[in-house]
Amino acid sequence: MKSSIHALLTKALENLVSKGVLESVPAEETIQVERTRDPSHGDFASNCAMMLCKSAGMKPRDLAQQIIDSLPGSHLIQEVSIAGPGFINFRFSSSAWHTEIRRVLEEGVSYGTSHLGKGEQVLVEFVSANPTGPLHVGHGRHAAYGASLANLLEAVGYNVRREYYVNDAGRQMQILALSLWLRYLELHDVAAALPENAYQGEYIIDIARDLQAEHGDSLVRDPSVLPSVTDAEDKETALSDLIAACRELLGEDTFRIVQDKALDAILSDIKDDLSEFGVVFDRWYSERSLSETGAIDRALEKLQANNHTYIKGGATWFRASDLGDEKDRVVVRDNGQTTYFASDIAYHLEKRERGFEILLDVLGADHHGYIARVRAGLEAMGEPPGSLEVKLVQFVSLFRAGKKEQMSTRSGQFVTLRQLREEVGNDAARLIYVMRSNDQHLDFDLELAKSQSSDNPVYYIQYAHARVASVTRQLHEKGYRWDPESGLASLHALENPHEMALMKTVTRYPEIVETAALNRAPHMLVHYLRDLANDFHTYYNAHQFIVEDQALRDARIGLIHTARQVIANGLGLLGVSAPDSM
RNA sequence: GCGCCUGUAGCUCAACCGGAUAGAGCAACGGCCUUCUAAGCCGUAGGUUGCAGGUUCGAGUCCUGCCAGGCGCGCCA
Repeated sequence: MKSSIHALLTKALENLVSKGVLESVPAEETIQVERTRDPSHGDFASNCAMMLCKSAGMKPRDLAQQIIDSLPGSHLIQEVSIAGPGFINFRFSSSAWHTEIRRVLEEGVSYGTSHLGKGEQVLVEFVSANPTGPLHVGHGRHAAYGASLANLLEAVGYNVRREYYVNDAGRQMQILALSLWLRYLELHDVAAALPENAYQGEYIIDIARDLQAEHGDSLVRDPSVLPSVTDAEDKETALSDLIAACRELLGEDTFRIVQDKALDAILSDIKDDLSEFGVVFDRWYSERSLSETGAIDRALEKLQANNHTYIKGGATWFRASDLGDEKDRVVVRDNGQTTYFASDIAYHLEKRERGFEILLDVLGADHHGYIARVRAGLEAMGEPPGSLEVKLVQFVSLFRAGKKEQMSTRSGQFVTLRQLREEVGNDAARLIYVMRSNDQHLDFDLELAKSQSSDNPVYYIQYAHARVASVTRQLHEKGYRWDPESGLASLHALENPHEMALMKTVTRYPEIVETAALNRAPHMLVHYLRDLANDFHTYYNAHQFIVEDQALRDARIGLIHTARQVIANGLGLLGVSAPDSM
């Protein structure tokens, strides 16, 4: 609908150029068309006369008049007028709305999709939580946001892949392995203190039981030779010493067995969790594989070849400060080991090598410092820095009965995503997670999410969908049958304000999907669906749909079917179900 | 100290690339069930968009400086 106005305006401006009134047709972005906020201003408005008046050397209202005079005729438009400082207001004819309503019914589940993205390849990387424990409620927001965003991008014609970067290398994994082994010793009544900075979570005991079932007591060693962490001043160093001693005691192969056991158990738990949450990934990308495939070496070679590295203190540094980062970064430590950062830029290089044009990372707000350095890394390796786009997701605060819950993975005191899902349900969780802008802190209220009332937007929207389904059932019980063609032919009968409002809101859907996708803002879709549900509920209360008059009845049922369709499509993009009864 | 994010109604938040009279929900108050699900609808009330300047036809939105809150600044991952 909006695009047809856009096309008409472009035509008008071209006409003015050929008449010599304007010098050239302006860039597409400067021709703005918006839905009006106030119905008295018509349906759509453009500010282009005000934008162009200066270069044309005319008063805005005069230019607006010229533009209007140059508009090609269209059956869509009922009225065009100039308002305020120079807005051009368009009012659609009712047949324009009816045509769009027909489209909704014809296109069904694909209504709202478009080819805006032109098949451009996008890699959305999200969640990517360390596989050191179950996902907690914060990860849930990342999952819901990333999945909805990926769906939106796909809907507007991007070629989207979803990826989870698995941090299966490095120190955290070793701490995890150590924690598991110590828990395993506990099961065999071998006394060994679990350091406070190791992983304390109960879930590790469960994994230890599995380990015990698979290996019996064959992994038991005498821990008395191990150094103590508790008495140490520097607990992190002491923990590293303990890990080193443990590896020596067990041997590398056995230590690896323990580590892989922990990784496999936790990763498969994460996969199940996300899949139950309706969040699926095309690929689980192993950090470890980066060194195995030589991706890290390739990245380092590119940095060196482009003269972006230097040696200092035995380590290899990346000259990131030359490319917008605040300081230089180590890529190879003095002990020869590559850093996490080296893996990271290697991973992003590898994404580019696979042909992705947009690398869209969904990260926690605490990772903002890392954007500049990865971007610098891409640039140094000869990739466009703008190909990396990062969306930061702010923290989630969980409230239970007005009390804020504290979360910490290492201490093991946190509410897991699974617990949350079991308590409030997947639908409520998915929707509440994305109803706020990603760069806004989210207060997740468990009582609200569970409440079956209007303060809960999940039920409000789903209820609208269920009501339409219920009307359809009632229709059949009363012996009627809905004839879509008759309904479409009778749309002119729908002229009361509630019907016009609903029609206009329903047909706004494609525009919403587009702006939500381009702004990476699923919350816009949530707000829209709430508005749509509101228009439907209002209509429902004001008018009877199942009436004697067949033409009117078919038209009304047709209209509410479009509302149902759009709600189902929208909720589908958000990973929320659209039930037929509640 | 430097950097990123946030500040809008009593509370939680919207406001599409700078547009016309800043909008919803909750909470408060008052109405609507003999009629397709009241998990709903309608109405009333609620604002100097943190503060001070600036840019322009027009600023919650952009720029500068303050104030307040969150987060980040490792040869950790």
